[in-house]
Amino acid sequence: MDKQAQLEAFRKGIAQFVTFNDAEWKIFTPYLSFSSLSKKEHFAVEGKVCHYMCFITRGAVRYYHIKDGQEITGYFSFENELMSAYKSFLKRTPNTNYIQALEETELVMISHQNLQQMLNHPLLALKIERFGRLIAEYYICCYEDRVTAFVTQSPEERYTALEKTAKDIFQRIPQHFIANFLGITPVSLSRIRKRTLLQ
Amino acid sequence: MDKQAQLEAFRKGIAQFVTFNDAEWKIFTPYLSFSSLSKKEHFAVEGKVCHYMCFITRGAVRYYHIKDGQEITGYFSFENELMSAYKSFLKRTPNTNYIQALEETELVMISHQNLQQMLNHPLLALKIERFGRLIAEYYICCYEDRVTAFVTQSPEERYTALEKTAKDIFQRIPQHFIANFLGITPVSLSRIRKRTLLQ
DNA sequence: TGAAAACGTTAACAAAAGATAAGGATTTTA
DNA sequence: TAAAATCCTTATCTTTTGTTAACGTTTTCA
Repeated sequence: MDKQAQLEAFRKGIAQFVTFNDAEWKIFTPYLSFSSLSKKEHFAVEGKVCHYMCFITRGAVRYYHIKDGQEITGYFSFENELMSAYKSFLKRTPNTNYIQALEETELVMISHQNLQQMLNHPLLALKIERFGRLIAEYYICCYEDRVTAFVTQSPEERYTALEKTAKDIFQRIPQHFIANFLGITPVSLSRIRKRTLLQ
Repeated sequence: MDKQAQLEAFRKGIAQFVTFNDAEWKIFTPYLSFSSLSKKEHFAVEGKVCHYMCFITRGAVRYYHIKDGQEITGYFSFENELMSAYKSFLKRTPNTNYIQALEETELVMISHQNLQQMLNHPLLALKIERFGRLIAEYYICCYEDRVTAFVTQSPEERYTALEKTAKDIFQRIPQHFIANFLGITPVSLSRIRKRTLLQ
């Protein structure tokens, strides 16, 4: 995808949070940069500060922790979604997990440094503050649902819900990653799938 | 606690997010209101839009869902913390859970309407945008940790961690609420406590 | 293209958690 | 202050999950 198309996708993707008129867009876009990840390449690794907030124009990534030498996948992001090691990016602290491309992935990026400059730019500050606020609020709502699922639902119920709301994910992501995401082991997910099929 | 003392506590409590000089504080405070909850009184109920974002100056509340007629407690907030049915407050949608006082509780509140007015107030807008952004970012970091705990840790590990970081909660909150918060049944938590004591 | 790696399923067993009920202690409240 | 409600623990039984290993299939990649 060429940069122009990526910018278009980005503009469209963030329209739910904030819209720029053409004049503002012209000021805004020079603060953006572009990058891509080949399959299995890492965007973020444990112990390093994450300097970018990204919008995925193509591809998919997984977020995972390493615990006792084992990888545990906690989340995924796909095209037209935002991606970052958010906590590390916001707090400027070493990241505690990994973000790895599951497919060939293309990104539009905002560096932390550029973000700060925009927050000091008289013509952008208010809009960027709002942008940041609305993104954060959006993610809080997602997190709220995710925590609620862990507290109120059994693994099987979480699986059934996922199968209902995002069936396609099973065609795209290896099942053992999804198992981790649901908070169970791959073996257990395999059993749940068999169980729920028979019913 | 008198209103002046509550305002002081509020000012101090939000200083981690934003600080007001005395002139700004004078403009800001008229947008605040006060309330209190007696024990067991509800601040928010399922099906109603939550109109307030609060700061707890005294007391404690629990957040719970009702599933199959049963209450499941998902979270707590204590004095010097913020409290709201965040998702409902932000999206103006009916709330999906309950918030109930566990003790006599006192609140400093910002109504959604007043918040919007401040966001349109030339002298407050930028600071309030930032306030909102930083609050949201703060909660995202909390949620990130909480989700990570569910994905990477066993119930026993979550209990041990809680016992390490917030031992006092066991003196203050009925244990079966804490069990829900950890994502397990009260019976199971009782067993875990016995198990970990013997080791 | 051929060896190696990755992946999903299944089995067997152990460990943990859920469900239900009972009992005793404490707290609430009328 | 007496009855009711709440709370924690314990026991029993059932269900689910974790662990480990094996097997066949598919995918990867040198």
